Amino acid sequence: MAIATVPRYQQIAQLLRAAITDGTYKVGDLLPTEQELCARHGISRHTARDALRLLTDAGLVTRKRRAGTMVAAATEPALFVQPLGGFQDLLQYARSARLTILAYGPAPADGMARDLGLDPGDWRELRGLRREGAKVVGLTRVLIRADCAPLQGEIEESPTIADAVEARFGMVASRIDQQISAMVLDSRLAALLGSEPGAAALRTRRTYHDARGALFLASESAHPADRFVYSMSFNRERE
Amino acid sequence: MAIATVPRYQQIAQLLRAAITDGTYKVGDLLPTEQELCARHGISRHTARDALRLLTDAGLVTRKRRAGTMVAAATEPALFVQPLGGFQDLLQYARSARLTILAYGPAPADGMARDLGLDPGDWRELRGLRREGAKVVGLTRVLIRADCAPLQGEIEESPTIADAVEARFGMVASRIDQQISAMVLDSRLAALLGSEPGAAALRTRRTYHDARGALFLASESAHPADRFVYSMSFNRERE
DNA sequence: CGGAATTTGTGCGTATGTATC
DNA sequence: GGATACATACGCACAAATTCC
Repeated sequence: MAIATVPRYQQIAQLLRAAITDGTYKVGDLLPTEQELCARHGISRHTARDALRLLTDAGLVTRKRRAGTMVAAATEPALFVQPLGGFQDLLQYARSARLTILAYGPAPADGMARDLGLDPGDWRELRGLRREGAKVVGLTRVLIRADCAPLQGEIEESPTIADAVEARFGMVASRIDQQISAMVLDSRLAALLGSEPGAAALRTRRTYHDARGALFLASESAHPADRFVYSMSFNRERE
Repeated sequence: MAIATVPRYQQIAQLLRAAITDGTYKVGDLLPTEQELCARHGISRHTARDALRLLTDAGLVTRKRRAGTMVAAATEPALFVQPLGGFQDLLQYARSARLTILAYGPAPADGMARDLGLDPGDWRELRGLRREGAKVVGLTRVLIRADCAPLQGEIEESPTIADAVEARFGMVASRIDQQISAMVLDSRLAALLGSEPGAAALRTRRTYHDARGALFLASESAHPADRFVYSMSFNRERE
């Protein structure tokens, strides 16, 4: 084989993707069966399946036994622009909302480390307030791996904690997972936030992973519902 | 012969999932290699890979050549996790979570239309439940512009309401705006959802705009916090 | 620094089960 | 019931990346 850097199954997937977006296969049409793909491209059934799996995962097609592989959407997800989708946009909030550190030290045994299944001895925990101007908009806990924990002063002077870690250790996040859920504020949290107990809040959890996939930073924030809303716009701007 | 047998690779995935959540494998630990899994469970490498692929897709582990399979997160939190990576994911939820229509008719004067500053005469309003299997995961109100309102049967048979509109009128959303906030369930909503009054829920509001930017669909949903989580993953490289 | 060993990634061949037409 | 097409599962081989010596 030549310098085929792109795996075969990805090439096949790309062919099918193109055929779907250019209208060769319309929504509701059936794609070639696995066997046809094998014969047509001279590939094994495994390779054909791997290609179709990519399309399935992307939501472009749905598959049913006997029925075949049907086109579910003609639109290529990658073409959609999500302004909130990039790294920079994700960190934008953290840059604009200033962090006030309430506490920073060894991770307590009953804190975030336990919730995440980590050994507290390897981590530092930070608690702080997020302010937008003079207004408190959120409460944050951050877990930082001890071997890449900046000094408190460095954190206070950096736009984000991730920036502080990068500045000191050259460690950059290559993947960030984020989960958004809802919670009710208990009296302790409500007092810190100047809110009413029983009020609703958004809870945002993030985990930051390095190039190896290893976790080095985790954060958990509570934002009272009356002060914080996630807003995003999804555009279909083709190219 | 046993009926309803769970596929082997899913069983293996479940074993590993359990071992991760119960702390047998902590974040940062390495899972057994594919070969070890093969030997330990008497399965082929293909089956082991399919199991690990489930965990990878769920974001629980990351894999690297030679380095192995590392636990990236211990959190197996929600019953329903909604990926929020882009335009496509918005519609993916609607496809997997079935809609049960409770009511569908002219928009009442005191409903969503008023909240959005619209003339109720031009709109239809729908109320329904979102189910995942037998479980109710959310409550939804949808406002549909009268000139592109499908029949109830068409909505019930379509994967999403937006699909029904597209199928009947050829109208596609070119922009979707979304706001996510938190709310507390009052007694009426809690009763419909089978939840406790005072519990937290995610509120999602969306507006769908056509190519001209005109609003033609709006939705508002409440998802109890213990059944619904938004999740997204940002990668620095690789797409 | 270079090469060997290890582990996942890709690809092929084959067989059987199972849902659906 | 039969035929079809996807789902699951066994096997093998080599490539590529990373670690280890």
